[in-house]
Amino acid sequence: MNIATWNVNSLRARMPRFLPWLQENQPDILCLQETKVIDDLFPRSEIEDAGYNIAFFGQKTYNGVAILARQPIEDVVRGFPGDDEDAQKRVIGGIVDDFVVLNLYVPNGSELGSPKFEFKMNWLEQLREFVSDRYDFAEKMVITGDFNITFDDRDVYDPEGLREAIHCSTPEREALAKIMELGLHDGLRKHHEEAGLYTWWDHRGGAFWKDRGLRIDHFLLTDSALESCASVVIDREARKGKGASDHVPVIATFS
DNA sequence: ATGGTGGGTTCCCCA
Repeated sequence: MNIATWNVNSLRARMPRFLPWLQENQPDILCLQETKVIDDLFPRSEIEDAGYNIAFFGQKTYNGVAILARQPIEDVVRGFPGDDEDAQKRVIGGIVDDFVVLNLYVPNGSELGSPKFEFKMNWLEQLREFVSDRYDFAEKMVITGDFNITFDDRDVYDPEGLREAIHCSTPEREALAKIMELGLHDGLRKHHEEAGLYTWWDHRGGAFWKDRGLRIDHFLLTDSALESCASVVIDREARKGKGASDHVPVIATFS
């Protein structure tokens, strides 16, 4: 049983690389972010033909999340309770087999002190309340996606240069830590302690080839999910060559 | 080296 997460930065633009990746890796569950497609235009037939059920929650131009699974996706939730229809589409959850899955695209936040940063911090507090109210941490649960936050300086290519910068700041890390305190663990750190394990490299400035990256795509696991987690692997190959997303897939395997 | 690239029913905004 494995679960993957991938910010594809437009699913339709990514299809020439996405479909071969899906065929080759065949994850049991795949959480996508930044699909950037309304539900009516979601490329469902190609994905269904590959053997997947789909739950999607998209909007025009920005954001958009989806869950793909080989087994049925039950009890699908979309957005936060109380969201109006204009709310940004950044949250989708469901139950697949005996796994509770929550797939997130956390706001980027732009820069500290900006209105977008304020939005990010408010969104993270909304997330904490939603997760705390709705979910049972005794369950086998995975909260995954693009968090747009590094846990610590090991996740940052230039910790001094990016001190208190967006994705690395103390308020962001504290907001994430507050969510972790509900009873979650950083899946990758069960298996790997080293620095320099990145999941995102800017498209600009040849960042990938300079390995100027960040680890911002995560698997947050409850105790029982952590216990059965056998590996967490970052697929760096997916960042190489033409037509890559700026994020790579991360794949967690469970016994 | 404060630049640059990539995506979107695009002519600016977002990352």
